[in-house]
Amino acid sequence: MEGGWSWEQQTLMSELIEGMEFAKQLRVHLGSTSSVETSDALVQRILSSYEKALLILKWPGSGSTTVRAQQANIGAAAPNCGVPESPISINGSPKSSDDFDGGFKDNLDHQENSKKRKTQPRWTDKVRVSFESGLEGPHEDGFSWRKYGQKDILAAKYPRSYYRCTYRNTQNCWATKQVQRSDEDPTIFEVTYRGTHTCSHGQSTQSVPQPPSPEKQEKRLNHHNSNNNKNYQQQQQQQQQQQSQDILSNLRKGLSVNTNGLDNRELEPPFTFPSSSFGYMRTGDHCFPPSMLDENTFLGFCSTYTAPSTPESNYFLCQMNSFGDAQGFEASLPDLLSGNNSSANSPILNMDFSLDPAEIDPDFLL
DNA sequence: AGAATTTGACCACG
DNA sequence: CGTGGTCAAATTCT
Repeated sequence: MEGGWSWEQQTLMSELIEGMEFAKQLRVHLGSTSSVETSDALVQRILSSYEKALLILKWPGSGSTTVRAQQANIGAAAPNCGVPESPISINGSPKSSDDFDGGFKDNLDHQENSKKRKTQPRWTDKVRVSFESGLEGPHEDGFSWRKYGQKDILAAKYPRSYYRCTYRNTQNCWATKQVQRSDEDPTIFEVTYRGTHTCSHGQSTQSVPQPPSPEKQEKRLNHHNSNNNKNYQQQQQQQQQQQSQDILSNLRKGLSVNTNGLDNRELEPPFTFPSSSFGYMRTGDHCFPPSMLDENTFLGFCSTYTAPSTPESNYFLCQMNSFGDAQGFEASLPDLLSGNNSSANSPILNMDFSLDPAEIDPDFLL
């Protein structure tokens, strides 16, 4: 299947093919009576594919074995990863691009017990959380995380939470993530991932992890605020807690969420609706207001945790959820290849130019 | 009782 | 030296 292509080439081609495919779908949808959310989702997916492709072209260490190994791990060998596998910040968040370069070679450093992790490959996702739909806090990303710290950040209203993989010790998995609520929009959580999962507890083989439930988190925060911002945070959190609880109770009554498609191992009542409440924003400039997100569709994509080869809508949304997820990736690639091989093939592979992701205007793709 | 979280302290980096 | 990231003991949860 690979014909000796490098990982970059394969991924690049796949991304471009995907982008093309989604563009076609979008065209069809736009031509018909499509729903707004479908169109938006398609656009989002297209953008993502192209951005990834472009970033791959820009990949600084594409000649390095170390990097390649890491990439392989990221893009192909970790099909279960619910985290965005790419160490590239696809959303163009400044914080992720700056220390991206020196990242991989430091990957081992942190395993040698530095109290402050050196620069690591990291990338940020933004997760919109809607109180109207009930979920709060870090979304399900398919992995088990253990919180190991929380810190008030100077310029931020909200503290930053630090999570590491639950299986750090048992499986030597050094993936971590940071979750920070956006100042400007408290319904948005910026999730910064660092390192890739080496554990075998990806989303498809492992029960959906359970980040602290919204209520729990808020309660705890109220009890244990540290240092500055205390009053502000308490106000905010109490407010939010109130909102959440109202909504939650409504949801419990009326929203008996479709957990049949989900792994419903251990899902606690307040968390039986993980899919319906957040928009997943992968590019900094594109977001889906929750109102535009169809609840049922999200339920569908949530279920694709365990059903990668679902009908197209689900597949698509699965991709949205697990950015760069090799599940949907792999499922779709053969089809795409079989049908559209010729048009997406050659020119790209010979490209030899440099593109700075920062130069990519997200709008130019539109 | 074991697992997970909280939180103050420690430490590296800029 | 200030800030952010991590550690680890204490605490809370399941």
